[in-house]
Amino acid sequence: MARNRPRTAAPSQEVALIGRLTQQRAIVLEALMAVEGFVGAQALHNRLTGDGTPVGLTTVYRTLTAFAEAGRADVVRESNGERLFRYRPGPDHRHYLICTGCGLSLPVDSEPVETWAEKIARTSGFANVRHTVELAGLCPDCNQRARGR
Amino acid sequence: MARNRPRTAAPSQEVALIGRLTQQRAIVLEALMAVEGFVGAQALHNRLTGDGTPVGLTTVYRTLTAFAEAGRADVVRESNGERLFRYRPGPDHRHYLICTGCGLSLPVDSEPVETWAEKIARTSGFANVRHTVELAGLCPDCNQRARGR
DNA sequence: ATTGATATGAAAATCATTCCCATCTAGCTT
DNA sequence: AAGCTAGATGGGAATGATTTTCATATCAAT
Repeated sequence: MARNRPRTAAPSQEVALIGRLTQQRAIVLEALMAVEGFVGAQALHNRLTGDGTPVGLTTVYRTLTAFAEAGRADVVRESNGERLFRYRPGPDHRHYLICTGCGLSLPVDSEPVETWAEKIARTSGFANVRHTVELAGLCPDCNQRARGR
Repeated sequence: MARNRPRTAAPSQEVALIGRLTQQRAIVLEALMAVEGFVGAQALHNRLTGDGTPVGLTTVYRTLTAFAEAGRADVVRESNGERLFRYRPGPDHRHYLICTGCGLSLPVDSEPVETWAEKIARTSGFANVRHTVELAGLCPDCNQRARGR
């Protein structure tokens, strides 16, 4: 058991990018890929524990962090300081519009921002300029729900 | 003692924006205004304590948070999750290029981003869209210093 | 001066995240 | 197939920023 072909992609291949292929990493990865929007490490850990697939919280953190560093996950920061992760199939740099209600994320065309950031980087004299762009709001559904009370 | 006229502006007037005018708030505010770039609450607290103007850490946090909420301070998030504050004289929405070495902040022309963000907000169907844009890098000075080792 | 709403601050509580370290295991090597 | 070891795991303790608690102090209106 445990050789069913995954529906979306092969976690094993992805895991290989960050080191040794272990069961835990595959589990965390699969869970991350199954999530629609952004998730926190703790939430993911809870989900796994609830699903009867216990993985250490530490491992979840390590795996997610490693994946983000490998450029296979996007990271954003909640207003409370929590880090949220999202699996990124492609290697391209992207920005999202995130729903603060449900975590749903919508990739947005960030080309204008990229060029703008590059220009700033070039003209400022600063070295190693990186940028963070986050758009957040209430998606139509959550907005509806919020208005209904 | 403690009735010297501040060099830059009148903290008292600013403080009035967030509630009662107290000595502590004036002190925190004055300290914040005296700082060039962004500062963390703890750093500001240390500075004050060192200066022989002890103010409770709690109060520093409360004051800075209140000020940020009142729109008189900008807030950014460090990679470690720490919040950094910066006094903002005007009420206008601004974005900065921040030096990760020394905290120096350079206001940048963010007009392109604003229009971009507005467009996204309009076309997405999301409500209450807000955006966070952070540019960070090493300022020429810090870069020099970093290279010299 | 009296007074009641606010503000203060030391210590304790939270909370996400990281560290420690004894124990396991993937993936060779023999 | 058994042995080996660098790399991985995970429970619990540690960290570090921020918040809460609550008894005390202070503003500012009366």
